[in-house]
Amino acid sequence: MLDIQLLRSDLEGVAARLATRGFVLDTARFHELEVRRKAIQMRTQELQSRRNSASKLIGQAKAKGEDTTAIMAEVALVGDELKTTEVQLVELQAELQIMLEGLPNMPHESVPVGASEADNQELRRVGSAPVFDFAVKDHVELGEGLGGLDFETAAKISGARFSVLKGGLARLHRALAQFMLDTHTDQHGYTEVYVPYLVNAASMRGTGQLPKFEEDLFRVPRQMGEGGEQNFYLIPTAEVPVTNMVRDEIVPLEQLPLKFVAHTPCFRSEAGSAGRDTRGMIRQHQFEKVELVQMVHPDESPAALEQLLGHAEMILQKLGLHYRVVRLCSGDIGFSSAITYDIEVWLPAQDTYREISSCSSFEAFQARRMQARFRNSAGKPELLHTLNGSGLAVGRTLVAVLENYQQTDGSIVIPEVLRPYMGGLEKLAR
RNA sequence: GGAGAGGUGGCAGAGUGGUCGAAUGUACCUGACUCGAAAUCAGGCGUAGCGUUAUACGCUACCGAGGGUUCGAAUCCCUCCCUCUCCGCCA
Repeated sequence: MLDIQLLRSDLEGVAARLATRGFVLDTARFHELEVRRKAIQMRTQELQSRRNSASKLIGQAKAKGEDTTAIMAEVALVGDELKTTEVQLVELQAELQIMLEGLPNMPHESVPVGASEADNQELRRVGSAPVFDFAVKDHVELGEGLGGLDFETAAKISGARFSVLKGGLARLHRALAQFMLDTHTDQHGYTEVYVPYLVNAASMRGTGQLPKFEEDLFRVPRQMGEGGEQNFYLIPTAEVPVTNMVRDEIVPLEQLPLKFVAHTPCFRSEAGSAGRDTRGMIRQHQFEKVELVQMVHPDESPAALEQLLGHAEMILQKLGLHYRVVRLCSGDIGFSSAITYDIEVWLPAQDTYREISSCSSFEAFQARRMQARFRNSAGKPELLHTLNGSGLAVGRTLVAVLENYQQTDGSIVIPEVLRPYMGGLEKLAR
């Protein structure tokens, strides 16, 4: 959520910056709502003030046993008008809130202006693509050849966009997640957390999935007591439960930065992706991810983003996978993000780079929605900055390992760093 | 699932329908004392919104959430959520 003060003081400036990401801010409507809000709020507060002082007088008069009928008649009139203005004020503020919650974050100054993916900037390539002297297979062919990847059974159990892993492949998948967690906790200073996979609407609102992107989520309805209805949502990323740990909290300054890592399943409806990436494990309704989350002092967030990106890259380096880092342009960054770097891993069978991690700084955008604060050196509560990034998407990393470490006979050499997690096994073969 | 007890400032914890944004303690800040500190004493110290650009002033709202009664609600009524204790069931 953007700071409403900023919209009031520099509406055109905000509109211009949002325009770089292709968002049209209805400045006329905002202005009109604000004018009405201001008038009605002032009137309401004036009436409340009169009612309060009158009520106080009534109390004093009654204590002395005096007659109060005159003053009570007067305050009744105030009450009548108050009833209408209070309702109007609540409605106006709700309208403003809805509008405000629908506004995306402003891209950071460093973000290149662009319309789409095509305008993203490649920052660097790290490592080199493996060279094969035979026709490469994709991960589906490799996985099925090993008898460890089964989409038909997954389709029977659930439907499209699910997978079943078996045997060595299932273990390799687990090994990847363990390796990532251990690296981030032992070497990068993150605290591992285990969190709920079902969250409430307030949490989804806090990180920005709601109210705008409900169609991307799996909703789990539940009936509470009489008439009380509260949905759960399956998390689309660990970012949601982990970041919301600090919702409505005031973190002591000396505890910053907070650095958490969580390994969770992620659930996405992929409502807008019909027909995209239908083959293989690239785009699933359910996948595993190791997620890095940081809550930091505002002054520290640019440096923290660079570090977090480095932590994610380290996993690929240790696995010996070739990748590139891309700086997303203003037209391609996510709704809540101020800056985003994508890490794209080399997939030889597709002869291209595919996103395997997305590292973002949200600045105070999520913190403002969540009222996630810290106590600054002056002792006053101030909004935190939040960041997160995949470190990494486990399913896609499995795909990358299969395709990059494949041998002529369809077997897979296991990267050295994973072997301790595989009981010392060096190769996956049928 | 059954029975009971609770939810109030950073934390702990009082609170009679009116003078309660809320006692008290603690934490924190300032000052006095001290070479300095501790202890002690005095004062200050919630969040948000509006007027208003403002660490100053005024007003408003906020005592789990929402609704109701009332001139007036932390306090009374209703609904919901959450926490704790005991019993039952369960991994």
